[in-house]
Amino acid sequence: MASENLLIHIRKFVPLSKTEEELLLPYLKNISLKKKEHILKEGQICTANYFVVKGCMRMYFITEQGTEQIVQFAIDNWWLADLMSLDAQKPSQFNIQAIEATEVIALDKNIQEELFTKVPKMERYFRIILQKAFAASVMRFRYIFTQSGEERFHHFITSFPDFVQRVPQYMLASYLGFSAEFLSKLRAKKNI
Amino acid sequence: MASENLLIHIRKFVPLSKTEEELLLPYLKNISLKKKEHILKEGQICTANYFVVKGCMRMYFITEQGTEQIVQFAIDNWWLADLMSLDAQKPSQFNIQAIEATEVIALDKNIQEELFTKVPKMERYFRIILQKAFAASVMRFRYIFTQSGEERFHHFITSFPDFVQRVPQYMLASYLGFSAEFLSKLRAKKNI
DNA sequence: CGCGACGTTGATTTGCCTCAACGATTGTGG
DNA sequence: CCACAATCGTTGAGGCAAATCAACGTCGCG
Repeated sequence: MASENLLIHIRKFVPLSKTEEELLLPYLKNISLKKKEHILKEGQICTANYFVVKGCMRMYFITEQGTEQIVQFAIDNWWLADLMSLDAQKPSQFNIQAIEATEVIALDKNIQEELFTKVPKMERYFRIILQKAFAASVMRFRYIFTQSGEERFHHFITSFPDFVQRVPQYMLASYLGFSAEFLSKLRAKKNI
Repeated sequence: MASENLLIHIRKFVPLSKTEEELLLPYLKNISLKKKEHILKEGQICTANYFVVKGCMRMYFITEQGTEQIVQFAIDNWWLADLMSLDAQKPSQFNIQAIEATEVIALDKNIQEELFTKVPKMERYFRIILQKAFAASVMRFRYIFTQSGEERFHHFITSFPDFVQRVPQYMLASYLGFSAEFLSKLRAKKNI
């Protein structure tokens, strides 16, 4: 069952009683996405927070030059949403798309408040998750500002060796902030 | 009174009762920092979350080449901390320093848990703050990846015109991800 | 099979860095 | 209160990392 994966993840950060778990379950909605299917498109309002049970997703936007720019990936046990749009309920500036066939659990914004009052530990859970996500993004700034493209690539493949196999190279290049051609040349140089 | 500023800020996001406010106050510690004074240095463990009541701070680190790289600023009504170090209680990879004379309120980590159980609304407050901070950092990635140095500079000075006066140019350049010389040339070109 | 998606390779260009030298301003100790 | 040192900003020359553009190979899939 998909929601069991989420429960396992939550338990890593907050202890949930049996009754709290049962209170939580009705708030969750299972969604299956095909490869390349979108769950959010630019201009739409983001209505939910998405937990990836199994699969891989990306959040990206289209630049003025018409190219795709990826800002985030999410794989198993990661949350993903356009929090800006979700919070303000304004049109999103991003797209969220499944890279491979993906199962997600959606937690709708309009019932989230209710959940937090019924199960305050869920608010705590999200506080902790967000704190870690924000801390990670500070580290990402650190890498972007100080490492060359080559160093960033090397750092990424050693940190997430499994991940590299799952996404097309041009997406990885986009996420790391350089061109697909440049990544191809890096590979050639390093005989990877 | 310094803590009144914090209370005003909290009330923008969660309604606090009189008793809750009184419960909160003993957890806060006022600190005054002189210009250039550090409240966290690389290698130390970050023990608290800092709320800037009045003033301006920066979080930065020293690169391998020996230059400073700024990752975050904080002015009035912003929180600042190395959340990585704070969470894991491991030595920090960053420095936090007052750019001008600054008053901060510290919320110590080791009593934070206790506060959250006594006043759950504070956990909610931080969940909301972190969500906004994380959303903002996603937008910052967007700008970094798609805009040229010149565009980023222009975007920043129009978004935070007041802020530009308060920090030395070389710090602004560092935060925006380019060299101080480059910023100087931008200014010359634009007659600012 | 044929087309679209993905990756490669080379030639050329460019945005920004680095280094160095030089004003201008601020602040501090004698 | 002045002298001198930091600190901060400016300007120019030269260089490099990575982008852009274009053409071509290859694989998987409808």
